[in-house]
Amino acid sequence: MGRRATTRRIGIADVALKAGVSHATVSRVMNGNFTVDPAIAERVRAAATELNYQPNPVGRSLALGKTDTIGIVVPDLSNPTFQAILRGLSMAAAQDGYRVLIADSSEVSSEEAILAGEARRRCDGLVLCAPRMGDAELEELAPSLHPMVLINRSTLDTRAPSLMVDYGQGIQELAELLVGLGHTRLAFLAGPTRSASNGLRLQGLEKFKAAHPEINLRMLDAGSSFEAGHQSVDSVLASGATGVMAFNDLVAMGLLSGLHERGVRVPEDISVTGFDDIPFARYTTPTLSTAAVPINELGQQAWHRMRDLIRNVSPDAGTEGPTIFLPRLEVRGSTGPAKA
Amino acid sequence: MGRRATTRRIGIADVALKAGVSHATVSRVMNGNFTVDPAIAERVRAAATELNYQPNPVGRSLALGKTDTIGIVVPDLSNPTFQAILRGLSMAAAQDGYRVLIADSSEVSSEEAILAGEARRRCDGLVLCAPRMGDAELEELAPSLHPMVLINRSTLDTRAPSLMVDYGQGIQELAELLVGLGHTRLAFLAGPTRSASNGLRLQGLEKFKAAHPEINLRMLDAGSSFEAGHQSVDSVLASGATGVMAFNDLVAMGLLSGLHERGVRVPEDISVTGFDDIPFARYTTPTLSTAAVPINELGQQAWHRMRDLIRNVSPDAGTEGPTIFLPRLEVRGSTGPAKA
DNA sequence: ACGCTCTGAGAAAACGCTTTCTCACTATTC
DNA sequence: GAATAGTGAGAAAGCGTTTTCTCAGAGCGT
Repeated sequence: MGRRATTRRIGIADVALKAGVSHATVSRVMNGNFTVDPAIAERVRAAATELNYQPNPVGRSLALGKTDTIGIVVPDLSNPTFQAILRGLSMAAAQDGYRVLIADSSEVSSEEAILAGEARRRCDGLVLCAPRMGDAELEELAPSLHPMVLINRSTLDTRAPSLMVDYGQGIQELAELLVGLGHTRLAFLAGPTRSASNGLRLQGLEKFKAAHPEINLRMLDAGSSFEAGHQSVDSVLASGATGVMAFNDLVAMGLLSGLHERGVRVPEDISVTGFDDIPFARYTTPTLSTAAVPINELGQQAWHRMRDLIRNVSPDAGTEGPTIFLPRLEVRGSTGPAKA
Repeated sequence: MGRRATTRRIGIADVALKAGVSHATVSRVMNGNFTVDPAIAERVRAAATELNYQPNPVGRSLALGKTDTIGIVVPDLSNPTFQAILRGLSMAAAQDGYRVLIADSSEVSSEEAILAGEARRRCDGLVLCAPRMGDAELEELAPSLHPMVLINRSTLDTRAPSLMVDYGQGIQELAELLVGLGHTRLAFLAGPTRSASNGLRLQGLEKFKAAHPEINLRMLDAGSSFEAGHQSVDSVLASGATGVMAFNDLVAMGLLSGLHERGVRVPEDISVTGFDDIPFARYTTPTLSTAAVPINELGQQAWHRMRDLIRNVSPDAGTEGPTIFLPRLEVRGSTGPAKA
């Protein structure tokens, strides 16, 4: 049992021995239980500091039934959006003394369930970030993951708060922006098929089409990366569109770069929009018009929901349904009037 | 003791009961101990799957004395460099079944020691990433953190592997590049004072100065962010330099953006270099010449060192001193010949 | 048929902590 | 001065595993 007898770490027993009291009393002192004689408490504290005693968190976790850790499952840690969510979550959780454990599914949706379950068991709760798994699987998994907070997905399990960005609304506003500038031939560079947020964008664009039958809107497959945008230059030019909405900022930046290489001027010849408003968006040339997702707030909110879940055994009702975050239009230099 | 009687999770005892065997036997079966009768093993496995039993990792950790988790302390998770290291570390560790716990010190160097200690206690090892604390403090802390891997710092504790990037060499190569292009008036946009890597760059530049007394090199304070670069435009222009080396890619991009706003052409009027080769560097306009730090490899290496540390009680000597990573020059569009 | 080894599984200890239970002792009260 | 309440701290029982210890019973040789 246990590890072999390396230089054993200092434990509660050592402190107890040194202070001439029992384990229990040491524990009481360490946890600020005031039913201890001040003199003895002082003796214990002295012994503790002298031995530089630090309680073993694993032992504590087992006894307390909590780990002060939450897990997050992301599809791809190299994606700036998930990095930002992770950061917001981590900072907010740290404020309350919680740490974050990472699980990256590398976009392999079949791994997500195992990964999520494993992470959940190690932690007090789980943030499931834009899971790629199917609805059925998510529905089946959800109950076993509680407490869980979902990002960009929802479930019938009413206990699981859901934070969603209204990509449909955002993309419509971008389309309207372009139409307002006089563009009549638009194109959308679609993201990964498995991405639920891509689906929301497509739904939004369907509404847009219905409202603007006069506008020509082409759907082009791209992806979610720089490279995807860069490689889409040909299909964009071939489409004859003068207003192009990219799946996200990365794709838009790739496109910007590709267009620049071809000598196509932005926004004079073609207007380009992104989505997300990643930090770099305001520093491209031209600066990128985009729909800003309040991503830091998202991570922070995720923690606050999680905290409520962990603290209240019975959640204080009132927050029914998913919380919707509305993207905010950020009009910059990459969009301009259509050519006369 | 323990948590209150919520719907108690399924434990080893339940499986044992259902299979009509003892805890011990269930444990043996779950851990592939072959001293169990195949028939009984099968019965146990059946019970386990039927109850959907999953061992509690906290209990396991306590018994085994390991958590299958490593910690990483970073000064600022919003920095792309640290994000990339985190990612490389996380991916590599995941391959071996380890997870990563995050601790962000928010650049508050006084918090680092506590944060590091706390993280270390929860994990089987710690990666200390570019710590901002002083040398003395680091030296004092190091032994208590073992097993630990250091990034961009080193310590006298020979047990702690150290992965370092030779920023001094990299910045010299960039300076040489500019000199080779005919630039004689250079400027360096310095990073945060506390940053050790900034110090290494300054040392490299001192060597450069010694080797090239004919070159005029100005040091300008900037910082490590976009904004820092953006705000340095005035001082750069005032310096009269035609070749500017930024502390890192972010600063360079900020500068690029600011110069563009001023109508200064890059590289015709001024050449700009970055450092790091973050993913965005190849997509700026013009594309950014920089010194590429093999950042993914760094995270991965950090894990491999950690793994060796965790596995071998006595490290297989041979890897003496820090591992040095040499930046690789990435010449792109932001550097060009000095004006005639 | 007796004793021997060997196999397999249960009992129990250990991991390091928290918390309940229990009780000795002191301080109060009539 | 004895019964009562109150206080503080030790003993011990958990938390959920793994692993050692132990022993019943099977198989084998003589």
